[in-house]
Amino acid sequence: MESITIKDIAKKCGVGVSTVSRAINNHPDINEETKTKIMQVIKEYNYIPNNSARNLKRTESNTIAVLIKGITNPFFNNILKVFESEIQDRKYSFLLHRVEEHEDEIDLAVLLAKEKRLKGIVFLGGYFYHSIEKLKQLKVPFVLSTGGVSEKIDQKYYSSVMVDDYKESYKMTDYLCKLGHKKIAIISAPVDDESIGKLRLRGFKQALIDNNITPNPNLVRYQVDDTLETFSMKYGYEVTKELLQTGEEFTAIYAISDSMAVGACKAIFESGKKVPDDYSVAGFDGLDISFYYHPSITTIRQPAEEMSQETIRILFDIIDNKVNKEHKTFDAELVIGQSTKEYKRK
Amino acid sequence: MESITIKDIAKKCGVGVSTVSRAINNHPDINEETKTKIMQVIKEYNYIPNNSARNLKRTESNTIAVLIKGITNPFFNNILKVFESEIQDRKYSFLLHRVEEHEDEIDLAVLLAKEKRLKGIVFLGGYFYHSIEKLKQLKVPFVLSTGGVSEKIDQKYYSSVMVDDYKESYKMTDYLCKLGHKKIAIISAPVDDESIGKLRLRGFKQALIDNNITPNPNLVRYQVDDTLETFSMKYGYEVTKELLQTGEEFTAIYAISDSMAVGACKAIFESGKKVPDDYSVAGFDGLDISFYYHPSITTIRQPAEEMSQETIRILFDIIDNKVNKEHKTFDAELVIGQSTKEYKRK
DNA sequence: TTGTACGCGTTATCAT
DNA sequence: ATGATAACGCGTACAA
Repeated sequence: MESITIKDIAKKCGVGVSTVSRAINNHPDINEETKTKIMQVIKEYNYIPNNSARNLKRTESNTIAVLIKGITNPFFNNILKVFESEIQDRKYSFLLHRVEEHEDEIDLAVLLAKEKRLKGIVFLGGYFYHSIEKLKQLKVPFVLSTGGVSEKIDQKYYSSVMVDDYKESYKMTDYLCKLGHKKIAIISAPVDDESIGKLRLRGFKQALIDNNITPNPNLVRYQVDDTLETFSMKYGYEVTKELLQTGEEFTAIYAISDSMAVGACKAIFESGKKVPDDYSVAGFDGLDISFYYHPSITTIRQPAEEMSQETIRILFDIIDNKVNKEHKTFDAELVIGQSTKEYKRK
Repeated sequence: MESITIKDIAKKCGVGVSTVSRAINNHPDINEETKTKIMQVIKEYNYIPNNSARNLKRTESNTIAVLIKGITNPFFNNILKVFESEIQDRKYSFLLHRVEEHEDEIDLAVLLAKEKRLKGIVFLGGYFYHSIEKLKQLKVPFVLSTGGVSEKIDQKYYSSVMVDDYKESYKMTDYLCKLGHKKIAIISAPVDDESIGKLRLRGFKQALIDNNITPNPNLVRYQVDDTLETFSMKYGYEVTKELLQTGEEFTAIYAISDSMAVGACKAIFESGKKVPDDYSVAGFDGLDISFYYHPSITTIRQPAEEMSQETIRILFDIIDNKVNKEHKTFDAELVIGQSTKEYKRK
């Protein structure tokens, strides 16, 4: 482990450590000649400063961390790209960190904030249900982006950028009703899901009621098997296969994610039926696949790009003390594909 | 920033810092009573140890880092899960770090190795073309998993787990030829791609030749527009649209990734043609979507799970000094879907 | 412009 | 079992 340190470089160059430090950090008070010489020696010996030591000493760092729960979610792909470019445009560095399924994101955030001297944090995905007390531990500016938040948490304790899952889910369901569908199945998250799954389910039910349809509990479907990743294609596939086997009648399926909608289509095709002729299928999120699937899938497109930009804008407004907390709700767009069609009584 | 430190906790508890340190790190030489008391105070004051200081002082850490280039690639989803569980099964911790598109992964690896006292590293994706000299800088055990490696690098300088992209690509092309297709288009990576794209293209050409078909340059398609992400659905879609417009005749398309195959299908459907009736379409990778797409897509399924397990096995064998370097090539499986069919002269 | 010396928060060593 | 203290590698105030 005889790693080379700043002292070694200083010795080789016949200068003091502070001079080397100045060279590394582009400090102004240094002779150009000695600087270039030092940099050359650094290259030669492949010296790499120890980040732990730097972070320990440094008082600040101009880095923004994005903490993401569910890194496998393709919905986050574009969002991350926008985050990255927006953050780098502001001359900050961008740190992506995965949050494990049952990990406490606040604990992780506090830890990282200390370790990396973070300037700000974006929480992406997941579900916030922490106590106020816990939230207060996090002294670094942060914004919740496209995730769920418990209604119990007072909005004054956090900032957020989201869509109204209840409203958008209502919108989709209402669209299906207006197409003439009366027996609409929903592929939902497991019952214990307290997050967006619950909100989307609620919007679904309310839309049915407002269209004079009594929600049929047998058409509210979800998986109990928790080895199956929620929102995945397989989840939608298995749930739909099961639904078809029950023999319960329905004319449309609304899956609360596009991936699940794709799985649902597969199950329908496998049973020898067609989309949208036999069953209409709708999704949610506006993933690329909803466009490229055949038939293209009717979905709710979240304006991911604008939302990401707004997230960063708010974060920096907080950092710059222009605002304290801010909440922004975006309207999502009903994108009508080929997977849904009018229902006509046969 | 008056963050609470180990000294503060020691003071509150009326003990020395070393005792607190022992409590935190489950050191054996400590009285259970004092330990529980200390832990209680820690909870009370929400003390969180500073990771930078810990890493600085610690001599080792039992963590494995996975450095991933192209985190948006859905092919990595399952792989990461296997990595995580395999690593945790061995009581090591798992650190996921993204490598930016044009970032040097070796530099990053050396940096992280120092900072986090890494025990081992897995490189996932990307393309290795570094100089031997550079490779030697990395003193920590590492394995290259499912990425490309320049043929110029002597195998004795690294370990790897991959499929033979040339061979598998040959396999797929040969299959299409045996179905009777003679005019086969390939959706390939941009010409400057030196990695797996090149190998897959080479296998394609050789298979044609071995089937007595002269490769038609007009049927080797790729995008020049580098804003388009290679291997993406959009890439496949745009390239196929363009191909259809040229009027060049063909009966099958082989896209060197499943995502591009999906895009190709979309373009074909949009033009009023059908898969596989008018055109056969084949992909590569064996992503979930190849199964769930309609029609399901004929593909080459890489045994991602076994490959991931093997990657970790080799890595730990190196760590435990059982081997020095090791290379393992897996056979991939031709999965025949509904997107390809026999070609019969009309 | 440059060098010396201290301290960041923690763990490891050595006493006690 | 516990406490004092050195050291990890670096940045920076201060002196030169």
